[in-house]
Amino acid sequence: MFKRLRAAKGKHKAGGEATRAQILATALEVFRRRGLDGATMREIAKTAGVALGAAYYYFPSKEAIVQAYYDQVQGEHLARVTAELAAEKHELLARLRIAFRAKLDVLQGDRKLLGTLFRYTGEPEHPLSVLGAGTRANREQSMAVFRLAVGDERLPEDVRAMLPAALWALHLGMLLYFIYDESPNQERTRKLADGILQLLVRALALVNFPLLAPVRGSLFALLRDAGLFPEPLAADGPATNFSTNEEA
Amino acid sequence: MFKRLRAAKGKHKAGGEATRAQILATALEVFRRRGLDGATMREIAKTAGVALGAAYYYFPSKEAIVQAYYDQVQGEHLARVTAELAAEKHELLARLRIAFRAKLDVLQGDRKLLGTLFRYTGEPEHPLSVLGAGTRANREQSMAVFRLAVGDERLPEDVRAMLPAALWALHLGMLLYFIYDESPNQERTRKLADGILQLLVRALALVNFPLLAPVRGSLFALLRDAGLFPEPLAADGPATNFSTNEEA
DNA sequence: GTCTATACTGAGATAGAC
DNA sequence: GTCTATCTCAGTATAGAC
Repeated sequence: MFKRLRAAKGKHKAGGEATRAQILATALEVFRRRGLDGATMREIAKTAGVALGAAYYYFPSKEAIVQAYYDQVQGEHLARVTAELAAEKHELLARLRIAFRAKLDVLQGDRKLLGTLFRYTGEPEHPLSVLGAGTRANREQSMAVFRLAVGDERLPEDVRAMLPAALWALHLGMLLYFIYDESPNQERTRKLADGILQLLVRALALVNFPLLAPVRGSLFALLRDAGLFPEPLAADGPATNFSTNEEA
Repeated sequence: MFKRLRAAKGKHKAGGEATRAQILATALEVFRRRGLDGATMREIAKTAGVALGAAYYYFPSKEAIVQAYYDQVQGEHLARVTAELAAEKHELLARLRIAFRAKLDVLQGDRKLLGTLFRYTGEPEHPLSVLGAGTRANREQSMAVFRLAVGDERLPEDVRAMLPAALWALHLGMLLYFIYDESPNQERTRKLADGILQLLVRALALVNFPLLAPVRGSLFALLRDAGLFPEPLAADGPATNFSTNEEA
């Protein structure tokens, strides 16, 4: 707590941290003005008042800046959801709504920036692939928020185990819809999310219904075999605790 | 049928067609050797024995080549599925399996190339976005294959109407899994696909079960409101017939 | 309309000096 | 940590041959 030495990354110190923040902030500004592709590293650097090399010193690539932005979003999301959940006691549906809406609210102004999030989805090796090994920590953090929203709701163990991952996947789908949604203020996305969540909660209530039990069993077995089940049982090392970024 | 004048595009004729094909074939070869990013237009052109300008004459960008490759895959998929379905009478599950497996078989050697397919998913304006307006024709063709597989299976109208789109979406998911699947010969993907389809068919049988009726109704209403329902009712112009490419 | 040859621009990324 | 110089490569001309 000495002021805020080593506040964030561990890699850069005092002076550098400010430069980094400056570059990040400027970059977002330029991204918003010019769009992601329209923005050049040169303009970002120039606007931030540093040389091109300095920008690359802090961010190995343009997309790394976007990645840093996502980290920021992630933090904000967690903060908002935590706050809202703490404020009052809610039912499951309401809690899920909070989690989903909060994400949309955080991203509302930056739909254009969101496109990059999906750019490397099809490239497992790419460090920025949403589904890749390189973003595992981010995924875990994101799922943690949904786990928070699920809370201690009474649910069958298998359901409870995979729900955060399922919600995370669902939320990715929602973001995709969000990007394409041209309705005023993207109200359509919110409506869809509300509706889907309502259905989901209804379905969750039916989950023990005998007619569906075998289907549910098969589905879960399938997902487990496919390795789509979250880590718990997978021999992948314990889901290590991590801080905001690549400290681990 | 005059040999094959104007065989393909409408833009280029006889002689050019051969060059185009040559460039495409060579490009795929180079892609496979070097990977997508490793391959340069210059190397492709050189290997194909044409000047850089020629390559750009036929393909406005490197990704346009990949796009052409997808068109090729699409054609092959349709051909295989048509042939297999015609060969023998199958049940719904078997027909769907054929459609899904055929796609995997066609793509088996080129998983690396598949990544690009998803690169622009998050950019609605991009002409190559899988979900964008620019690839609508491709989507329709792809869905047509699944419609073929569904055939005249007895199903509620709303289900039948959205099933091809749902299958198409599901198949996209499968492709994603496929890309990440490092099991020998990607047998894991095939197993997963089989399992999911089995579940799907089972679920389809339950679709009229009274307990689920309201859920189904809500879900469909939701999708319709969200515009995720296929075109039928949408005032978007009749789903125009189209040939292999951008003739329309 | 099909293609070659060559040169240029712009931008991401890197090396190495300070 | 920061800057300047430089590299590479996609993509765009352009001018002309056939």
